[in-house]
Amino acid sequence: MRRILYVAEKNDVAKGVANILSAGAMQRREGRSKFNKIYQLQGQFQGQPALIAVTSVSGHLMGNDFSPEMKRWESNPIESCFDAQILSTVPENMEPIARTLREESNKVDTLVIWTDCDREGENIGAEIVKVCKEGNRHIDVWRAKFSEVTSAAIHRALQSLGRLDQRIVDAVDCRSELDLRIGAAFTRLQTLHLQRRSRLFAAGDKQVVSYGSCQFPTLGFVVERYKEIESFIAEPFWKLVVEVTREALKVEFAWDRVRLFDHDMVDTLYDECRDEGRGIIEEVTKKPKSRWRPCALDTVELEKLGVRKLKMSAKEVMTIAEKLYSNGWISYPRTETNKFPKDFGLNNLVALHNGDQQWGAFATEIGQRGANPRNGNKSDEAHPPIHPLKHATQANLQHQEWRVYELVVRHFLACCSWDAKGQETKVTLRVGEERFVATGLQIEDMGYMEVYPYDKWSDKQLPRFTQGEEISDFLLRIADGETSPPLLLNEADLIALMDKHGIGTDATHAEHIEKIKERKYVGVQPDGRFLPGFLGLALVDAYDEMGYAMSKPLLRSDLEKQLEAICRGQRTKQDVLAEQLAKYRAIFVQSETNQHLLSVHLNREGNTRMTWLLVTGGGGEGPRGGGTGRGRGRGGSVVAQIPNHAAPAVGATTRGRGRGRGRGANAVAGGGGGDGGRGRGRGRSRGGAAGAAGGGGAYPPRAAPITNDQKPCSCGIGSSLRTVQKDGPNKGRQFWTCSKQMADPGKCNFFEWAA
DNA sequence: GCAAGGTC
Repeated sequence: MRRILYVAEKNDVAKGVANILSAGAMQRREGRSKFNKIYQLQGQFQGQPALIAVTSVSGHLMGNDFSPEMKRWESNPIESCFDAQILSTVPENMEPIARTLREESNKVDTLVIWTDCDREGENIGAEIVKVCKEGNRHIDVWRAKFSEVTSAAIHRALQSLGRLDQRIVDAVDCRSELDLRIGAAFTRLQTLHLQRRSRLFAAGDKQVVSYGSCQFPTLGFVVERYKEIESFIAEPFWKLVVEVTREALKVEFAWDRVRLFDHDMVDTLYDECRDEGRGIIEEVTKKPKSRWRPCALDTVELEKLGVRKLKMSAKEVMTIAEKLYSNGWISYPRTETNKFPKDFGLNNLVALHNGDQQWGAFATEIGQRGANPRNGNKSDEAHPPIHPLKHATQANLQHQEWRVYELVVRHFLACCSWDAKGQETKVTLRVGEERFVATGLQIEDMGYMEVYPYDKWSDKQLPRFTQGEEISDFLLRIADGETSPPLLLNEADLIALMDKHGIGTDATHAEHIEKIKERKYVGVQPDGRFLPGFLGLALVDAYDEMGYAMSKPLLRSDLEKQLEAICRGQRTKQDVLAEQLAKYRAIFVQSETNQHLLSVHLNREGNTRMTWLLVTGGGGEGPRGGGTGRGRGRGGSVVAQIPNHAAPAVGATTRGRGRGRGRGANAVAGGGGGDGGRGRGRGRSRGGAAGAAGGGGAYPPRAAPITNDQKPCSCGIGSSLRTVQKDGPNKGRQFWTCSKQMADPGKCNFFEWAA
């Protein structure tokens, strides 16, 4: 009888494939690796009876690294990272798996690769082939293509076996080699330079200042948002608000112009409305509104929900999800797929929950109506959306595990159910030429929200109004506010940005975020938002100043395009490798010449009190003060945060009072305090203490020990005093900026309002 | 002591 070896990317898939092909009658054998079993079965292969062994690897079987003599940083020119030999070897922890493969290959004449059908899977397949050929040089290799471990998909794959696609294998090799060479070169450059040249590194400090094609853009997003906030210029706005009280309900009508930035204009319109004295209900409309149930769950969405709704870190969510997966509670949590295949058997999966105390009744109702999933349009052709596999109760799981499991179940049931439905009432009031609108909502069917507490949709009562009704007892006032800067990024925002720009994969974004925290490029505020640290800012600024977009997502997404071209056969691996290496080598050589900018920026970013973020620090991670204080000290009454898109003003002021724009005092140090706080925060800290003090571990503010008559800019050239010329609320104000000409590409971003 | 990608 023919003997065949099947190898999957992970044990779970090997088991699934064997199970399907043997109708549950396979035998399990131990291999050399205790995590990767061998499943033995009798079946058919290409029309002949065959003895089939199904086993697996655990992801990549081989790793790339430089040869041992390159390990000594000091004794090799850093530039040699660009052309030194790279060895591809089976690391020690994978050796047991490799032994199994060699031994099993020796017993068979044919190998079928059952790795995931994505780029990495193809490459892992090639690694498996390499190792298997060590055991059997003549082994015949086939590739199975399947998108899920179901009977239909597995049998289809067997009917249409192909060969490994060398182009895809090449693309991954190319990516891997570039990441290593470029990562190592810049990491060594930065680390050695800063260890030698920055007083912010204590003697003997071994902190690594790494560069990576994913970690840098991730850092870049954090810094970019921080700078957006820093350079944000608030503009005051005004708007008219009408209040009507009916049936003991106070209704606020919002202006259809939303808001205006011209006070005089609002004054004029206010006068016109006041003189009109009465309004008329111009229109009352009712229309059905629905809130869509959530889409089938992919990894990015799970991470975002975990961060936003469960207040966990993405890393934590994924660790727990993996544990739930390996214990059989939920399906594979790393997937880019957000649509269920047609014949997925959703009703059975839903029915598992019919007996649950909390959501059993809802599951039963889905069963009666028939599961009707809301699908997205993404598929990785490898895994289905994340869904529960077994029913669990709170007693089966630990606290955090339960919360993630519950989220997965509720999301799944919600996805399979139906939309929430309601009626929206919209009342339009006209006063003179101005129109105001009030809306109300009656929920008629909570739909998926019955089982999904993570979404809120609440009734908003409106008293009855009839078309043509005259309203004379209304209150008219002017509300004011200020546009406000965006918030710092939280982890969910960051993951969304990474996903959008193709930085990392669903399996790795959480790791890249951990990395930039570990490297002390960024810190986390108590509210979970990311603030760049001095080191992170210095790195971004230094490369920006050199003119290299190292922290921008473009370099990485460009590489991604090249890799796709390799997969399509439009370019060769050698071609892309040579081109990319030449490009980065040129940047590297320039950076070596300009490396002083790294320490210049870093030393400017901090004074000696600020080293904690770089080294070991003052305990705990706290926010850095300065620049992001969001308290608003203003003349007149206080208006709470008004988002850019103009929510109704809270505690709005009445007309005619003076509007002080009292900016707060200078930045005040957070918990760390001390003389670190003596300068002005470079940002526009307004009103009171800047930043949320994080206790003893608060970030010190970025103190700029400078006086008004001599402010160095970020590039050290010195700044000059200029006046805003552009029409707008800030026309005529003076500010400090880099002395270079506007058109000079080397001009830095330094900006500060003059006192 | 460097990367990013798999997965346990």
